[in-house]
Amino acid sequence: MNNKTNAPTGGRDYRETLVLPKTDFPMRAGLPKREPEWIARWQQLDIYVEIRKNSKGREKFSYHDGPPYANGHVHLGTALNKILKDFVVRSHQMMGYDASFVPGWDCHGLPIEWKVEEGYRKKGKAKDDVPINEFRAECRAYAAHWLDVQREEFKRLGVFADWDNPYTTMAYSSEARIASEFLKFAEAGKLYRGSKPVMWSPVEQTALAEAEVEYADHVSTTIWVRFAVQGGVHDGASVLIWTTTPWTIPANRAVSYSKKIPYGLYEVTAIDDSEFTPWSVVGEKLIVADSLWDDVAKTAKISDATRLGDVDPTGLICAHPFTGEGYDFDVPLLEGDHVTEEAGTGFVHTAPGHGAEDYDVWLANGYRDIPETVGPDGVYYDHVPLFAGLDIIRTTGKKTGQDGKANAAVLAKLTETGALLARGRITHSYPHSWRSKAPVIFRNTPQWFIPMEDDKGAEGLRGKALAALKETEFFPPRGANRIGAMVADRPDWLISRQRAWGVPLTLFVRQGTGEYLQNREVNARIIAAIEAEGADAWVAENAQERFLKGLVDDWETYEKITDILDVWFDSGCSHAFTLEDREDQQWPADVYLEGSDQHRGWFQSSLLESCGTRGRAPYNKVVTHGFIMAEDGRKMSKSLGNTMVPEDVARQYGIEILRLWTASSDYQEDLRIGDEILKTAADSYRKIRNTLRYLLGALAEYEPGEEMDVANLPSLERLILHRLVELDEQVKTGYRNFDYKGVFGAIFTFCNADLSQLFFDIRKDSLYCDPLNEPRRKAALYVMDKVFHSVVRWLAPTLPFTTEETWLNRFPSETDSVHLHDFSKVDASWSDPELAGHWAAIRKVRKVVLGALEVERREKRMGSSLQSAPIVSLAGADDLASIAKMAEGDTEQFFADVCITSGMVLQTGSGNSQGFLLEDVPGVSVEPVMAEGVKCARSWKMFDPTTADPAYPDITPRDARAVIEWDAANG
RNA sequence: AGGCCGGUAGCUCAGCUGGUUAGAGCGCGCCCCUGAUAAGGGCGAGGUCGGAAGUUCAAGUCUUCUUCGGCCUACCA
Repeated sequence: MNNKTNAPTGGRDYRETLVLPKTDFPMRAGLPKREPEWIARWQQLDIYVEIRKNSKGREKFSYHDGPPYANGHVHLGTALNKILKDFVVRSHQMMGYDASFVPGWDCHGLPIEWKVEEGYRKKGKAKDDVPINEFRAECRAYAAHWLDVQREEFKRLGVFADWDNPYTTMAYSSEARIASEFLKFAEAGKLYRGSKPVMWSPVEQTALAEAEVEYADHVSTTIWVRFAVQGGVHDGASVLIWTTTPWTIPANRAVSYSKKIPYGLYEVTAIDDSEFTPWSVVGEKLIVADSLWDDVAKTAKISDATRLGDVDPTGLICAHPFTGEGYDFDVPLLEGDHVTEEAGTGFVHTAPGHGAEDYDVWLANGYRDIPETVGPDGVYYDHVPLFAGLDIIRTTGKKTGQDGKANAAVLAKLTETGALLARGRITHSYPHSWRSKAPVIFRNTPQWFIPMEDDKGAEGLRGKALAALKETEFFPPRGANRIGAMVADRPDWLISRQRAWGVPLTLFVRQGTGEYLQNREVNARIIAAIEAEGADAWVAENAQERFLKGLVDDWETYEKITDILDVWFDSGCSHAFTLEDREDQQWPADVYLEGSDQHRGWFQSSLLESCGTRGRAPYNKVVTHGFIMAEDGRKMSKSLGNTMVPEDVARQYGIEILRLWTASSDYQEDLRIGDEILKTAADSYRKIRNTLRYLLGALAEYEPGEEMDVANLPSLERLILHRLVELDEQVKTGYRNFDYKGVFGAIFTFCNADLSQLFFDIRKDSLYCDPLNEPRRKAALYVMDKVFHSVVRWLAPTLPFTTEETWLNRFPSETDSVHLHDFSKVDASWSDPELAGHWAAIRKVRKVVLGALEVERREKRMGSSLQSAPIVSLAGADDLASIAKMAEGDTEQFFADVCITSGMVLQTGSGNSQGFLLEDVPGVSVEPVMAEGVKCARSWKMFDPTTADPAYPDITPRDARAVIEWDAANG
């Protein structure tokens, strides 16, 4: 070891004469505690409003917030969503736009109804006993409560938005606008009434959602029924179906089959008559799936049969079992994916009014009319032949929920006509109403639809929507595919719901005809009333008289529709009542950003609504993010015990870590999160924080003066400025393309590779030891100041807390904020690719030098690199030329500084056999020679003592100048 | 079950239209520094690119199959 210095024993301690980093910016952030303080400060500054004021006159960047549902706490998924939106808005704001963020909430809908109803049930009250507008008022209060909760939780995420003036779908103005958007469809005639089977409880006479039913065992009567084939080669044979709901036979209109199932034609040759007389007869021909024949035969007591051949059911036409008695229509065979070989006969009895799949198959084959057979009370309508007035399920009395008269009557009739092959009973899981516990039925109910197509083909809504998607840019691009396929395939838009909490379909229908009133004056009245009183104005008792009387002569012949709009229609109108109706907004939006599930949701409903009313999408770009999963890559769920909530993260790590994690992850895929992952993010955070801290420490007493002539700066400083230009491009492109990990990665790499490892490390000597006004030192500080402004502001959209702390640490102020500034201007003329090329060569050679020194360390021959003065042999001329070109003054001295050694010998040639080589850096050989001379007591560099200032024999002449300067200043 | 998508080192990510020994940062191990110090610098160990088959002179990159996972297919939002 060579540690002797030139200092006499007891020599001066020069430490105080150094300019060491000076900052009170703590290394540890204490985020969980500090973050709420920053939020309080921003609130006090009213910073969102302040930013808006400062942005007057700028070009608007139109971001439109997708509304979360006002129910429950914010979870990590919602947090990710809002944080990404915050990135979008903040980055565009700082790129020079006026980027507002109007947060929204979706307030209507079933889940809120449930919760309110649940409250009733706890108090022993029934929903039906409460006047509807009273019930709606409670829903409104419930939504308002959760909106407040979520608003506070969102604020805690550091999101800047107009929290005091959000949009909500339940605001009167929104409800009025939703109704008026709906009426646009009505006025244009782009609305029709159809019907669709839904789960229906005859006891409560109401539609039920999946979540409102509970499954319980139920004993059903099962029947095997023959459908006689009409004409063709199989005339006289029967297609056999099986069903657990005999009462749906009167509604039968088709039989479904599958192309994947092999069917056979069987002739019964013997029957088993041991117990009672079966309904099967010898000689009859049955068409059944081959795989199920044995089961069928057993059930029907068929002891022997002959398979006559294959059957392709395509195109077969059957007769209804009750043909000749009011059921005189063809029953076609239809192909359907839902048909399986799991149970039954391989054929599915299809009643389009009583099953979702039945309905789909029926429509898919071009049929439009859905027979209506059962009324709201679960009783056959009067027009149903043979069975009018019979009930499916008993709705009153002790036997409520048990079979009514329908099943038995149908069974009897099937027996009478000879269509019944067999019957049985089955216990299976069946949906029941969670209120009455009675079984529910599928029943088609009148519904309102917006058609996807009209007579004019491409002019239809589907055509417009598909065309609009072509004009939309998707991030990631695959989103276009996904929503495109959905729009291309989707059925007509069903917009009516038999619910209470929502915006009503403000439609009057002429009794008995289904024809709806199209009257602009009436509509204007309705909209004005909702604007003033909310949608309750429609729901109230007197609506019909109030809106029609005086404008429509025969107003009493119209009835009010009591359905509400699908909540997707509500949020699909948000562009109208937010982007169009608010002063601070602009239609269309530049960006919509939501989870990928919204391809079917908000992206689509907004698209359809806007295309239907305005002919184009309400957005130019659509950004989607994936879903949050637990660390093991599985969905978070309470049952798996792998959940994590934003509050946990805020308390343990700080929201800033969650934001950094968001910025460094590929949010377009599904994201994993957990403690290990957040720890990684926390490590990255520390690295960034220390870089900022070092800048603050170095710049503590730096007063930005006049601009320097960049051409005269040392090449290292010019390299860093060049990198700033590169970064500027990367960062802005990244922010424009919503590529946050690209932005963060670039900045992070810059902090590590360019600043910490190179710039700061090399310039430490100059910053600490040079006389204050040494040009080299001033140049370094000048560039560090530029770096500070660039990096801090580039990071501001992602790390708003830490950048604010950094900013105010350097520029203390009661009113300023980094978030009131734009990205720092980077001078494009700093770009110097040629210089960067030379520096790439220098760094390559440097790497070999560092490698050589490492060997010495390992051998304990050396500690600090300043103890060495290596001999570097360069085989090629290019590397040496690069070093010489980048050097200011002495080339060897320059390269010694770069390698942080006390001396350096540069020579051409391949060096001697002792030289250290790196495989991937050919032509560079390094001899790690120890430096001569003595160790400077101040800068710790080895130097030739004969060159020392006699007054300061123990330090280098440069250090002597600095000490003289310091002594003069500090007496 | 169908539609769409994904699986590259312990972690987060690069790897463009197929082309030299698959990269970076963090973490980990070791070393140095002790004037960024619960910091800074350096070196190093980690990957059969989910698995299988195929196309090709050549595949992480193309095709097929398979496995695991996610979203969607609700009068849920």
